[in-house]
Amino acid sequence: MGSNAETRRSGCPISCSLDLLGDKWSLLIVRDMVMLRKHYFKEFLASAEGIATNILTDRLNRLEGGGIISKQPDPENRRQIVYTLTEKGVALIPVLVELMSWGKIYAGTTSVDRDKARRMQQDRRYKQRVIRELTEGCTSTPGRS
Amino acid sequence: MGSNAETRRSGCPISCSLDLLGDKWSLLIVRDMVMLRKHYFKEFLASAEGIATNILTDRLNRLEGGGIISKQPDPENRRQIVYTLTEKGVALIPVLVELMSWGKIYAGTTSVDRDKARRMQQDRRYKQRVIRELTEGCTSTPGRS
DNA sequence: TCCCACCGCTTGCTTTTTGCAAGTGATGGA
DNA sequence: TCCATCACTTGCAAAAAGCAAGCGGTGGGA
Repeated sequence: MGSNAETRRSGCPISCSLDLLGDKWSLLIVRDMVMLRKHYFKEFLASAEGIATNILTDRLNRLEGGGIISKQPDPENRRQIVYTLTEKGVALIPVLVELMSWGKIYAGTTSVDRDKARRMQQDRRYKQRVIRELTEGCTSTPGRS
Repeated sequence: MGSNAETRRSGCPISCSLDLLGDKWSLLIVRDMVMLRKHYFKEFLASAEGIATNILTDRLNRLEGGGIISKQPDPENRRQIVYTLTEKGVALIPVLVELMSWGKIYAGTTSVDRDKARRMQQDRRYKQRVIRELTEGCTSTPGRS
């Protein structure tokens, strides 16, 4: 299950983005890091969607190869590895926010806060605040889980 | 290659969005409709990335099943089918714009307009204008190719 | 009317990826 | 030393992607 040479299908920026992120798992890992402040293999593994270990390993390597995350040995516990977002990864936050916003309105089962989501969809300031806060949270040093 | 029952992996809006759109082709089809004003099977087929006919059929059905596009027989030429975006599909434009913006800066080969893209990334008004114009272009009646 | 090009789509097949379960070597604490 | 836990591998079956060829229906031209 190699994380091999990423061949670009075209020069289109959207296509290039999807070459890196166009699957069901990569952006969920980024979501875990951004929204849930996860940094460890076992934490990603414990997410509700239930990723398999081999897929997780592959995606983490791919994301690292694509410069979106970086992996370092945990200074506090050398048994585990800390995964953190790079600048390139933090820059994905607006994509995540738009996907979340769209999903809340159009792809959700829980129609509870659909109206709230729709309002937020139109309220650019609110969305910008969300993006700013998340970004700040990701560029500062991470707290332990 | 059935476009069968879409099982949701979790209730997370991002996960729900990716259940529908998390692959290498779906969003490219939406891009073709939004950015390049494509409406026909053969037009999608002709895109630079080179999608196969069976995959295209599957994705079009899946997108229709997900309420993102609708297909009708072309009133002007009953041999072909017109694919158009629904409101739900048009609402994906901000996602596309963010993916494009990110891709231009971080995933591109052509570093030509990377600075311009980075400026645009910060300039929320410009991005909003792009989104507005694209959205208006998609909600009005489509011109012929 | 007959023929033919073109439309979206299907089929058959191989290759690649995913998903699942079990196992592995390294590490650190008791 | 023993043992739990860490990230990660491996083996195998199922699903999806990719490729090439073919198919039925339509409309236009002769």
